[in-house]
Amino acid sequence: MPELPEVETIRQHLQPYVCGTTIKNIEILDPRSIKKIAPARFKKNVEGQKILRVERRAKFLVFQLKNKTAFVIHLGMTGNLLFKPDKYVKIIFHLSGGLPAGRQGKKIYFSDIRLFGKIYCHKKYPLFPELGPEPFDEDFASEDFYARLQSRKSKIKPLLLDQGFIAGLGNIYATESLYDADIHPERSADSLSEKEAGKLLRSIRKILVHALRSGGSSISDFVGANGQKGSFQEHHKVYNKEGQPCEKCRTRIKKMVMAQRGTCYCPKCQPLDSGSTRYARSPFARGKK
DNA sequence: CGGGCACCCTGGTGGC
DNA sequence: TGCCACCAGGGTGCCC
Repeated sequence: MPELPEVETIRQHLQPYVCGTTIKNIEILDPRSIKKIAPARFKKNVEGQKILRVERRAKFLVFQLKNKTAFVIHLGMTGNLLFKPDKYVKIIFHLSGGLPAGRQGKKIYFSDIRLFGKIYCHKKYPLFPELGPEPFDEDFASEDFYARLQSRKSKIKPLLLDQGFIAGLGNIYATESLYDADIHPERSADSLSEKEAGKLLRSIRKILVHALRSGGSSISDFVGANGQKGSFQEHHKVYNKEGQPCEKCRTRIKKMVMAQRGTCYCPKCQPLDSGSTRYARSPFARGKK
């Protein structure tokens, strides 16, 4: 469910609440949420440890512990971390200490309907060698983005979902970014011009910033850890808008399936075949009307 | 490398 | 009201 803005929203809610606390006890209501490590060993590695800080990398939340263990949570499609329980709680973290001083009995609830979420811990660094650059990394320049697009022949939409190519985008924000940049989801990555690559990166950043300011998108039941819903879903322009008029040109939004994911786009604003030499490197640029 | 698919799960919905 | 097929924002692994 959650993509970068939602995970970051949760991180910001958690950070002041859990920093400096100690994980007293972990109550495992459903062991299927603990991955890569036996639940008993997980408990042993993490219980009694102080939480130094909460970080985010791509869609992963990382709790850095005093004993150098990284306690990692990926929320999958329906995972959430809450201050108050709901009916899908799988794991309860009992915390003690921290600020304000003397406040005891803090709890964090890991809730997850579909059990696609993952919780584990390890001490191997770097933590995520397989992940691509963060969209907001200052070193991630538009020229790098263009160069990396040039080396890939896959369709742009699935490539944006590939966490090894760029980290943190999911179906909603990849879809919205391509619409904002007027790029058809099926364009091959290496068909994008340098100008289009720059526009796409700017769109990605713009959409993510906007979503962050709105506290994320609340589709179905996403809420921040504090229980507040995000509001960015009100700003979606194409995601889940099949049949509705495009805000820019009033053409009906179309929906297709790519890489097993629904993809909405405006057929006029996001042309695949321009009928010109504009997309000279695209196999669709010639021959087809 | 790229594309397609099955699979891990459960719950909400929309059609009949 | 009830049933059921279908859909869902993620990720991995396998096959060709």
